[in-house]
Amino acid sequence: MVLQKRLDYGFNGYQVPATPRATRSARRRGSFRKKVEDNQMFAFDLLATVAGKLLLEGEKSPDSVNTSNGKEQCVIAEDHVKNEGHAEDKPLKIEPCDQGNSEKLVIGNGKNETESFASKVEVGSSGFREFNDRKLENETKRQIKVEPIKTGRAILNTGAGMFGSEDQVVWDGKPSVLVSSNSSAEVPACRDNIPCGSFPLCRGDVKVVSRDDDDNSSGCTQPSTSTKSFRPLPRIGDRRIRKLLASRYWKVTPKLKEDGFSNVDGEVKPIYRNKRNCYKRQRSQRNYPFKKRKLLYCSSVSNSEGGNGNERISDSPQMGINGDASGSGLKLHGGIGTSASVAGQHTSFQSRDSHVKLRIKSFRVPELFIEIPETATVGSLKRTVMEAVTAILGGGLRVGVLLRGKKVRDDSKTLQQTGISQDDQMDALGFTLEPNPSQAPQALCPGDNPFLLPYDTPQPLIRYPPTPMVAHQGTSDASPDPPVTNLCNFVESDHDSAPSPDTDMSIDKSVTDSKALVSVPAMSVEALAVVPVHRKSKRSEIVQRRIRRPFSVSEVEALVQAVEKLGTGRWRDVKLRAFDNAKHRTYVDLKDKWKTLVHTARISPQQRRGEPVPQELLDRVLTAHAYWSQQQAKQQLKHQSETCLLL
DNA sequence: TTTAGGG
DNA sequence: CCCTAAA
Repeated sequence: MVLQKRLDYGFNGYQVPATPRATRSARRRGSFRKKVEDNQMFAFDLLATVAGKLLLEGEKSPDSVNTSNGKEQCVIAEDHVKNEGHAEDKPLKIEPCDQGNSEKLVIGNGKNETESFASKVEVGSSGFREFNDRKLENETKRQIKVEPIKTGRAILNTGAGMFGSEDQVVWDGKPSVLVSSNSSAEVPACRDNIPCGSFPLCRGDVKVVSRDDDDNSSGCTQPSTSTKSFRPLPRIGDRRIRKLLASRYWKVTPKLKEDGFSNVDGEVKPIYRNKRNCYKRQRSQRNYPFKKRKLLYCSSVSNSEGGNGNERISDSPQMGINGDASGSGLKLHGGIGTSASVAGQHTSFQSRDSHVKLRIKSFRVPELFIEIPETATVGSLKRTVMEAVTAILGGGLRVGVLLRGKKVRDDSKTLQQTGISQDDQMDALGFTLEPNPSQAPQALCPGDNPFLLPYDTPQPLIRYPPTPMVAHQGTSDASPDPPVTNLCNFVESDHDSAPSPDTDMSIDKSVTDSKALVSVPAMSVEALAVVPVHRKSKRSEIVQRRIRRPFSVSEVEALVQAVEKLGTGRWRDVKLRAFDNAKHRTYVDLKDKWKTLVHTARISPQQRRGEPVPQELLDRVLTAHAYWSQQQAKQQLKHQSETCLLL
């Protein structure tokens, strides 16, 4: 089968192009965000996409990823990885295997079955059965190479509880992916399609929390457009995915401090001085358009090679509304499935030539918690689920090996040395899918303040200024400013406000209070858009919309009161006066709300929707509106007459 | 950056 | 809510 699209990923980091700073205001308004995001894309999304396709075949709704021609194939591989002799470095590919069992996925290096364990693992995809049937029949060779993560540190672990259900996760991390083709600096398929694709977002239903904080972000920009020097490392981006009740943050951990990029002849090339930390796989890197998101910058974490199970993502207590200890933060592994059953399901035996053959029947996708309005369509439900799954898969995975429940961290050891090749050990062997450290956000440890770390990190590429979110993490400066003494001053905490002003990073309280929040990984959504298919969708779709936050009655009251006093043409003042502490309410929002209030007041009560606004308030709205409109008219007349007089 | 409006 | 032209 011919691979039409070949996407090579380097998961250890992507380059973050230098981006203009967005003003707070601009960010809040999203105008800036759009500009940036339209041109940027995480390669990571591609992976998610691919994964998504794999999982959700058969879903051909216009909104879903759709591969027009059945022969389209994606290869996510790390072909250019320098093989250091570690099995891990070998590219792995996952492909549908229709031999006998059409629902099989084969993860291997593409070589024949006699491959060594490291290079080949068969995975029975029983878990994906529902999704693959159709596709497998037609496409028996869809291949996906999953590059083994080598430099990454294991952030998460598959400790106990990783299978915990109800993992609520706040996933913050931008997968840093470098997309490049091994044969050329550019990946046509990817580059051309990413920016163009789009995925309809379910407004209100899909909540993606992403911040576009460009400060300090650095990276490579298009060669032709940037002459800036690049900072050391391609950094990881971050995506904040908020799951209901969730509260786990992943931090991205860039660890390549010594690395740097040199901009030579317009070509951006990574320079890795520190071999250990360097990600050798990245070669000719082209700046890849990616979406910029705000990163929660956490200094690199140490837990890289982490230990076992304990590295689970912190269930940040503070946030843990769910209290669920599954802590799985994305235990993707666990989460995404972990080895779970591997032990029991895999069978192995020694091949004649001393090769170990393993069979993993399936990786289980852990329970996902999704909340979606009952009015949502089945299609959107499917999409939501897929996105959630895709997000996890797309985050970049690495395989972990467990032997008798213990994680085998030393990749250099041979199977023989570790005892994996021994028959009697086979039952004790397990595999886990873990988030790729370099891409997946790091988990925050309880008490961990991501915002504090950045500054400690040497030459961080991206810094994230402290945000209100911190407050939710139980950290100090969280306390909101004391409410202003205005009559009607809205403090964010007042209602469902989110801690983060322009980022909607609402966490605990917000999430809890909200009625139906569907948290879906932003990336997954966009990932779909990346699919090289049709570019029907508009780019604008790619931009994440702010979360909808209906005004509460008390807010309306405050607004009305302010407008009564200030008029309808001074939204900034209104904002300052009555919503100064409600960071998520911009003056534009207030203006818009007023507009809708006026409209609401004019229509019959039967036609009104949402939380009913007391008639009394609506009456005041009309009164104030009439009054100020009149004033405005007078002003205009006055102005006009003055002008005439002058002339 | 704000306003003012259309989408 | 978003997006923008204007101011």
